[in-house]
This record gives sequence, structure tokens and C-alpha cells, in this order.
Amino acid sequence: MSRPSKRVGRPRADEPGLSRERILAAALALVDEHGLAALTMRRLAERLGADPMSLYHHLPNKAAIVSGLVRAVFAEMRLPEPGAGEWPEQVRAWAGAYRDLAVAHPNLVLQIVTDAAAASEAAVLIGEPLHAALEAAGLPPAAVSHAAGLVVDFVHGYVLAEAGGETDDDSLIDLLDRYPPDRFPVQRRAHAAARAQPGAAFAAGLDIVIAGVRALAAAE
Amino acid sequence: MSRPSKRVGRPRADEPGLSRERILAAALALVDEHGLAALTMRRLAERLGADPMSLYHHLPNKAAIVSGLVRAVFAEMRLPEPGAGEWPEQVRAWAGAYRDLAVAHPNLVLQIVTDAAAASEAAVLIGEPLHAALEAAGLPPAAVSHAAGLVVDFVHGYVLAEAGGETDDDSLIDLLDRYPPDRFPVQRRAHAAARAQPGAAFAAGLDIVIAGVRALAAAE
DNA sequence: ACCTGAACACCGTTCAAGT
DNA sequence: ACCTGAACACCGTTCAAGT
Repeated sequence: MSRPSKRVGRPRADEPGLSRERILAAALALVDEHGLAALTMRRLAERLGADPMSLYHHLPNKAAIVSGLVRAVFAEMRLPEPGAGEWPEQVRAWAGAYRDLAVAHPNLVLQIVTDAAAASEAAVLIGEPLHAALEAAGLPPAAVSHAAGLVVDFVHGYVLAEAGGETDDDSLIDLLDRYPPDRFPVQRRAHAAARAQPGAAFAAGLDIVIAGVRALAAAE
Repeated sequence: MSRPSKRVGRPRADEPGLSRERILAAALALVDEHGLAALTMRRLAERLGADPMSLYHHLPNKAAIVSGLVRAVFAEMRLPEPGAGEWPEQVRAWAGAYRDLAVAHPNLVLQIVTDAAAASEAAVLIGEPLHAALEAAGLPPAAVSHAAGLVVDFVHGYVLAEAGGETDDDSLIDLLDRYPPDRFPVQRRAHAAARAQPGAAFAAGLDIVIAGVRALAAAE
């Protein structure tokens, strides 16, 4: 009943042969469907109807495949129209677009946030609209850099938690309920109230950042 | 010249026998010294002068070792004195202590930020002083939750970038210099200015958050 | 030029056997 | 009760050989 060997995908008579693009596309599909742990040279090759070793002819090693994936995903990011709306709207649009990118590939979030070489190269490519918005807010240059870092780091932390699951208010309340009711009173109040507005945390965090930037710019 | 087998560490005549604590302590030392990739059941056992399989008598599997490590590191966190100083100082102290924890174990940062089960349990245990400070700022309960999330996510994003390296202003400027000089003008201005204040990004990010919290609380 | 197979040096973990 | 050894089903990658 079991197939004798590889060629499982959809070989077609006119099999196009391997290429960097075809390999990366198959790798992205594999990771999106089954997680990063499922990305294996052997499994990837099987999907492509090829020998595992053939992949090494197009990419030097597995690490190159993973950073190729990160780069490809960053290239997908739809940058917000520059200069559309006031600067707070621009910041919200940029952060939302970056978050969408992570949400579209939850199994790759960790690499997106982590792969320093690929990610900081990408950060430059996508970062200009964010910096421009913060400059338009009236911040001096060094503060633009710091505020942009805050936005990026917040989005990173947020999407990591989001992709990891377990971090919504309900599950935090479940955790709190495992302790005596007099412990952690402030956290109980806070999360009980926040639970009434599910999904508001991202926008609320950005609102605080924007209010802080406004205050800092006004103080200049 | 090569030793015949295991017993490499420091077996001593009165070898104490394995235990969960001894295993986790050895695992933490291994990760701190050589990175998470070096944490291998076989290598860990060798350090302990035991057979790899013996470890399974004290911990169910490797994943349990890693989350045990994360929990142990969180338990090390020195929480700031509650009620010491004004609320902005309390927020800064809390964020600084959390960051210190990550800096002390850079090879474990990814797990600290990622291991949802272990980390969100720990978040509850360490989170009360942060929430109390934000409540003292005058925020309503739901906003306390959102502001705390902002602080935590910012620290997560920041320490990840810090542990990953490559993200200081100098290396960003190097990246920018690989493009024509008319590209990314705002980022060039921003990072050139920020470079003059190395290491200021963490405190500057927190300052923006604190200013935003103050503005939000005043608007209540 | 591009692809392949066998082989190497690793993994985590199961299971039956030792003391 | 606690520890062990052999074995299983995997890994990424090197290298010599095929077409």
C-alpha cells in the first residue's frame, strides 16, 4: 500500500527542475502548514520529488533556507502609503502591517523576530515610513530612532506572544485562580477589566506609545 | 590520549547521584557556556558522569528540562521593592530587573520570551509590582493590563534584539551605507544622532511609555 | 552542470535488562 | 528504586560517483 519512494508531490511530465525559488516556495508552504520543526531537508526534498542532496546545489545549507524564508516573508510586507493621514495614523498603519505579516506566517514569527542578519536588513528596507512618521511628529533625530525601536520591539514582543498562544486575559485569569484569592489583587482587577475588551491590547499599546511621542515632541 | 568514556566532569568519590536539581543546574551551566544548541541529553549526561538514559528517571524529556530552566531563571529575578519611589521609578526598576534577568542568560532569552506555558506562569509571579505601579499612576484597570502588556512586550522585543546582536546603531548605519546615499534619509538622520548616545535606547523607550501612561492617566 | 546514493556523525527516546 | 546498554527512527551534511 505504501508508495515505493519519492515523487509524491505532483511531479508532472514536464517537471521544472529545482531552483532557489521553487525550493523556498515549497519550504514556506511546509512551514506554514506543519511548523518549523517539519522543515527538514529530507522532507522538503520529498515534496519537490528530488533527492535531499540536490537541494545543496541551490542553497548552501538549511540555515540559508530559513533566512531565505524570512527575507521572502519580509518582501511580502505591504508598506503603508507614505504621508497618508496624520503621523499617528501612519504609525498605526505601519505597526498593523508589520503585525499582519507575522500573523500571516505564525510558524515563522520566531525566526522573523530572531534572525538578526536577515531581519535587520529587512528592518532597514521596511523602516523608512515608520521613521518618517515619527519625524513628522516633531521628534528630534535621536528620539526618532528610539521611538522607532520602541514600536518595533513592542510589535516583536506582541506577535511572539500572539503566535505562542496562552497569553490572552482568560488564560492569565485561569493562572491567577490557581492561587489564594488575596494574592495578585492588582493583576486580577486589571485582567478582569481587560477581558471585556478582547483584542484591544495591540491598539491600546500603540495608543500609549503615540501619547508618549506626542508628549515628548511637545516638550521639545 | 583520549579518555575511554564518560566521568569527565569531577566525579569525586562521593558522587551524589542524580536529581532534578543537579540536572537542571548542569543544564543551565551548559546553556550559559555553550548555547542552547549544546544542550543535548548525551552531553548533559556526560557532564554529570551518568548515562544519557538516566536523566529520564528525573525529568520526562528534553522539553521539560528546557522549561525547568526557564522557570529556574525566572525564580532568580530580584523584584524591586514594592512602593519604593514614585510610579515611574517603579516601572523603570521593574523593567530593568526583567532585562537584567535576560542579560544574565543571553542564550536562554529566546526560551524566556517564547515558552508560553512556563513564561506566562512566571509573568504572573513577577508581574504584580509592575501592575501596582501602573495602577498607582492613575490608570483604570483595563488600561493597567494594556500598559503592562506594552512594557512586557517592549522588554521582550528589546532583549531579543540585544541577545541576537547586530542591532545597534553602528551596524544599522553599516547596512544603510550599502544603499545609494539618497535612500532612507530619515533613518540615516535618526541613527546617526542615536549613535552619539549608545545604550540609551532602553531607557528612552521606557521614557516614552511613561510619558504616554501619564498622558492617558491625566485624560481620565 | 546538475543530480544522486551511501555513509558519517550526530540527535531524542523506547524498551528490556541489569544492580 | 535507580541506572544502564543496545537499538530505533530520525537529523544535517560530506564526498565520490553517476548522467
